[in-house]
Amino acid sequence: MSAEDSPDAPTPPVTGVRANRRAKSAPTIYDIARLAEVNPSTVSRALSQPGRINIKTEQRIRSAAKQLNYRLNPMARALPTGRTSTIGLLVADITNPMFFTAVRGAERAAAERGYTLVLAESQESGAREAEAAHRVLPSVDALILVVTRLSDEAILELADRKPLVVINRMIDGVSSLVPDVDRGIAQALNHLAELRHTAVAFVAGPETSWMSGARARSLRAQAPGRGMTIVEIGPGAPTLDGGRDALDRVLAADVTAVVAYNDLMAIGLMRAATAQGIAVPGQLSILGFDDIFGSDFTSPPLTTIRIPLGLAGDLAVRRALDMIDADAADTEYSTPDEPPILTELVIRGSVGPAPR
Amino acid sequence: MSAEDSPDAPTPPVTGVRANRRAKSAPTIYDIARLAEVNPSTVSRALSQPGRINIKTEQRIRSAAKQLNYRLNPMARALPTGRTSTIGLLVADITNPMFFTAVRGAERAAAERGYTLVLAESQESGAREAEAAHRVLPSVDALILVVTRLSDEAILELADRKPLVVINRMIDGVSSLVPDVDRGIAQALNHLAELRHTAVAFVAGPETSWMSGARARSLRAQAPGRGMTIVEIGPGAPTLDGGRDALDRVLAADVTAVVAYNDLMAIGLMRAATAQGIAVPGQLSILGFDDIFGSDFTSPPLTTIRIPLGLAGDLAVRRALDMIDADAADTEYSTPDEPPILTELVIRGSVGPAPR
DNA sequence: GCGAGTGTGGCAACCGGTTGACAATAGTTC
DNA sequence: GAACTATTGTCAACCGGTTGCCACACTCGC
Repeated sequence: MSAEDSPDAPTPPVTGVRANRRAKSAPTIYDIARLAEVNPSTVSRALSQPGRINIKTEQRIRSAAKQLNYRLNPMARALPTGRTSTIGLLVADITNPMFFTAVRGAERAAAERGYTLVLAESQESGAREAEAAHRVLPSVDALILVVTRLSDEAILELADRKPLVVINRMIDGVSSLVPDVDRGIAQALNHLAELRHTAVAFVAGPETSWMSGARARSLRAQAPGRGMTIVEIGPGAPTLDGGRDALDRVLAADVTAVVAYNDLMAIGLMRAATAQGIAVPGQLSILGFDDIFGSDFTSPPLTTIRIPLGLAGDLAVRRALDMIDADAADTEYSTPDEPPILTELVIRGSVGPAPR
Repeated sequence: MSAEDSPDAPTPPVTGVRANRRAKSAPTIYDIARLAEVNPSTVSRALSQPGRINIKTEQRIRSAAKQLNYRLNPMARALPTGRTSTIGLLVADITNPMFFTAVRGAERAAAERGYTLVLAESQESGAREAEAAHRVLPSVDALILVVTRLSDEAILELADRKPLVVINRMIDGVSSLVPDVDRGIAQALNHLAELRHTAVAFVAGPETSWMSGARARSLRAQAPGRGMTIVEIGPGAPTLDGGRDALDRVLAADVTAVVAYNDLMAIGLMRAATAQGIAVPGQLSILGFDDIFGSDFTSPPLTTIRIPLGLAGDLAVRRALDMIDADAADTEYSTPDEPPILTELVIRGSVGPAPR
């Protein structure tokens, strides 16, 4: 307490920022208890189990809490209960705009239920991602992998420890949130087919990207039925540069249209092509995935398959919270009926009729 | 539940996700202590104060820890020490690309020192921001306000409780990280002056944006000396829509050039102008601030004043960590010598000669 | 008037670390 | 060999909540 004096060091009036901050001792339930003249445990009950306590006592406690401007200490609660009211979010690359759409959805859903997001980036490295995952794991109630470069085994191991939801990757035994790949690819191919493209290249993303592989598989499966051939180019970095670097191989492949792994690559490719005097879509049609921020700024504006990642982020948090609840109630969690995550063809200007 | 649950059975293979997770009891220092045959407090010292313990004992403890795959429980440490190894990041709008540049810089600097970022969005609302700030405050070591809509008083109050760094706003008595406003405005005006613009509009951001006000003031101060007039339009939302909505008033103001509060507004305005058949930069020149992702995708590509926000995020974290250290050592924190955050004129295509 | 049932609130242990105080042991000096 | 210091490890209290268990007071039914 402050009333008691320091025996010999009279703590002189210190200037600067630090001094004020010393007044940081936040009020605790013990302070409330003293003020409301009850036992601390009663305060705890009044605040966290409404109804357990006599309504009059509860109100007395609540007003004391308000008077002291009491804030519960999350860490103190977390220690005995394990509940941290926190969800960890792991992303491979913060600067990919597709990611923040997901984060926004997740943030909203989390804040709505009083949860806070803990963020970690792995910079496209599996090792750093594993490290980050283990760093945040003890202090979160659940983990969401937005774009992961981890191996299936590593993910399963994490899922053993905490509720875990994966976006954009399908793993057996793990709650996965994946847009309908085949439908998206079908939308892409149908659009290209209508415009009479038959020779199509797929510019792949990183090898460790499950989604890139899934799209490649779906393309190979669906192209023949439409009389189309698929040339796979890659793997490459899922960035503007990665797209740009693929141009030579695209040109060498003698195709009239390109499906890029994501919008970033599509835009990189498109800009490289334009810079070389190749007309888009006159000589080369380009189609992306995601519909990221800025994809309608390009010229021509990018035709793309929109992935509703905000929805995915939102759903991921809801699932995570449900899993947390199921854990707490010691009941089985089962994936709820949810609307599927449906892709949508956004026709803009980067895909045109095949040159003849 | 299908599993037989005889108490001594060697945990039969139970189906379902929950069952596995029950094995979540993480090893503690008590487990290590038992294995290494020392007292738990010795384990604590060995792990967190290398050298305090006999080197042989320490190594025995470390290998026991490794063997058990021990992870320190951050909450348990945080409770007595107050150190959470966590920095809170508050942003007004996650979907503004300028923000994630800053986050990336912050994330890197934080991860480097073993710190984790806690993220909260306030959706451009001061009230929600205050709420979010108080929610995360107890569980972070420091707070960084990337783009804040809080009042000065609210910020000062937060700064009293925890180390706090503000980006893009100058507040007396608070560690502020602000790019050189006057220099940026000078760069903008010089560029416009060279192209013989004399009537310029400033499309302002939100009223609560300190930076918008600062730019407006600097414009008013610097324009006359260059023989220019400034019309201020706004305030408006710092978004694509906000920029679009300003078009009518820009046209009514009879100017040849526009300086927008940020790139988002600049792009929104430019697209609205183009849609109305107004040539950019033929009839109207547009200049933005930030150099966000995508600002070079537009047609014409956006001329803008680049703010190195990645650097700002990085510096903010470093400062925050230094303040935390200073607090721990009970020493005075003083702002270090840092390179100033210098803006840079990025000339692209949205500013041209004034029509005559 | 008595026992059972219910509502209320206190006691104390616990979560997993940290740390000041101190005891035990080892090492040094005279 | 005694006195003294340095090193090493132990004990126990503490951080701020949560919760099982229990005591007490009161109501109700018979």
